[in-house]
Amino acid sequence: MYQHKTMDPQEAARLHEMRHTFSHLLAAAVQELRPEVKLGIGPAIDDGFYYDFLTDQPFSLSDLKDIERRMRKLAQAKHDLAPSSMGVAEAKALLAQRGEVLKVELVEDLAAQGETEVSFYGLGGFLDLCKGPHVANTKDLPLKAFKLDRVAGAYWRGDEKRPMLSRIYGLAFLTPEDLAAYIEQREEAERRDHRRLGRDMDLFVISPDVGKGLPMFTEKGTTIRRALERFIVDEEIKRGYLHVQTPILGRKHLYEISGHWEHYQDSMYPPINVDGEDYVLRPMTCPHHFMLYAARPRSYRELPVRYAEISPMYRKEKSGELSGLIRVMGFHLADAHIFCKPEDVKPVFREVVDLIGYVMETLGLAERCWYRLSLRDDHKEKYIDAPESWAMAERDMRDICEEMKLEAQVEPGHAAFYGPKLDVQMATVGGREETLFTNQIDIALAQRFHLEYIAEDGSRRMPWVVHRSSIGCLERTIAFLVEHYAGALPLWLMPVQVKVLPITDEQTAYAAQVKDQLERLGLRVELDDRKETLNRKVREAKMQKIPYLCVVGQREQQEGSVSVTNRDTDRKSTLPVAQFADAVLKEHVTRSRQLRAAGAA
RNA sequence: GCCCACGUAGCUCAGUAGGUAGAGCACUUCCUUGGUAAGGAAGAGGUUCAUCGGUUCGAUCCCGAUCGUGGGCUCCA
Repeated sequence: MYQHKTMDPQEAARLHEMRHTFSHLLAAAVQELRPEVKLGIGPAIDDGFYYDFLTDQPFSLSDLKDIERRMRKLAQAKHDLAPSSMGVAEAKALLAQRGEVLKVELVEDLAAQGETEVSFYGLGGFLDLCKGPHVANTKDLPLKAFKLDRVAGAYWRGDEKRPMLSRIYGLAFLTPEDLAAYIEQREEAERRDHRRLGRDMDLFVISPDVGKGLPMFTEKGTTIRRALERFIVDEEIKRGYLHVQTPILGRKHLYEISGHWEHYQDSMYPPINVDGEDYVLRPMTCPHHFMLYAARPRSYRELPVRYAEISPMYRKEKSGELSGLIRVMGFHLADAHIFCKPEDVKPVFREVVDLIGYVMETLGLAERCWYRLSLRDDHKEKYIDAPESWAMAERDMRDICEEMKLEAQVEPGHAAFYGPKLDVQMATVGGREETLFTNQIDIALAQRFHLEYIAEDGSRRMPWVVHRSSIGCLERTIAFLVEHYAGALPLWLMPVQVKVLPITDEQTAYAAQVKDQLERLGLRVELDDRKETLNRKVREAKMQKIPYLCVVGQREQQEGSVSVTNRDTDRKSTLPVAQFADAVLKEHVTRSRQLRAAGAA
């Protein structure tokens, strides 16, 4: 979403202070207007600030105007942001006397961390527990560069078991121009949103009658999907993967063995009972692949075994979490499980990282993605209890990141219950971070399924398992591609690659022949022989982001040529049909991201 | 699931201080045979304003519930 101009650290710090002060100003205004409201927390964020309030009557959008007016009035009174500090006991007493129950809790936590003194900032009659820093005086706030933005509910301390607070978000920048630019950028992002483009480009449909979170692909969307599937399946086979097919239902028992039933049940559909046996829609493919592996004895000679599948799977989501193609309940993951000797796990994982690197490069997403190393956190109960294996797997992953020079963000608390993950992250146009691909070292499941192989010395040993997705889940990957390219996908992914536009119906037959010639090569071509003006046909084709437009009139027909317009450069050139066909075909099969077949830059 | 907002023709949106709905684009028909981003004219299109209840002489507009969508929170591929 909003990309900061490169800002020198001083300026960035000043902006941060301002935003933080704005959040105090917001809280002060709110408490003047509604004294019964209690304070949560109010930090600066990427595009401004927010403040959380405890109240029986959550704020609504219509409240923002009054609050904003009060903020401006308060700021114009030129209050100093006066710091002070006091002992923990005194602070608690003061806050308790003001009824600030949430702030009391914060002080107690600080005390538990060993703090003996806490700091406050005043703003007129308003006083807030806060470590600062702030601008010196409210007159230093750029009142024309801020705006209250929206309201939302947010659980106290991010815990859904605790009360829901009412959060007010505000935007704040150094200058009014920055604010306007940000708002403009947000509108531009809306135009790139895959949900909007998906409809405009006729890629997918979500029908309430089919069910929310259950997208359907049109023929055009399916074409994109098929291109991705063919690409990844071919690539995986080249790299030694064995493509298999397993069912989307499985006995509940299977997931009890794997531990998913215990650890992951909230995300699974309730069992379907058939003749007294419980079946579940699979949320993951691992147990199925494990059973394939376990179906016969395995020798160390055949390891690593790499089972891959484009797996349909179903995960139950809370309704508020669904979003277009990015968060759905039914999706298709390019999944694989690699069974290897424990001592081979590093080379195997390196090979996985190499594959996803290649995929990102091919899709043109490499610049937009970053790695996240997802480890355990202190809430150990979420994870399989095997401290030594965890330590080993986490160390292996760190080593690999280092060796392969991946600058991964380390994030405790995001690991799978059975092992650490190396995720590839990307941001939607709306600025929300999502996982595109995920790869895991599994320290637990092989044991639960009693997987083994026979080693050189004849002993039975347990393999390690690497879970990985090469091109992620197709729904989400398509959404990111559409947003990244604003609909103008690389040629090999475009549902319609070439459009032939006859100028008059004299050329319809010739145009059909051109179309045929291109289609015989496996290209996706449409003929627009409607009785419309050329201008109109060109306009519509441009809006559909068709990579190449072939205009054919009398001249082209006579010389057996096409007059081609390049989507990306908007340049035109006239060339023999065969020559154009060869050039496009080459770009298609090489999955080129540049259109060079005609009118190259 | 929770908080806030929204739900009017295929799309983008008007509208009525409550008296049984309108525009542009798309669509259909006719005219135009046009050389690179909207040729012209006419017409049709809403079981009447997501659904179901309630208030009212009367509701698209007020209230409630449900469903769906969007933005947050939590969760997550």
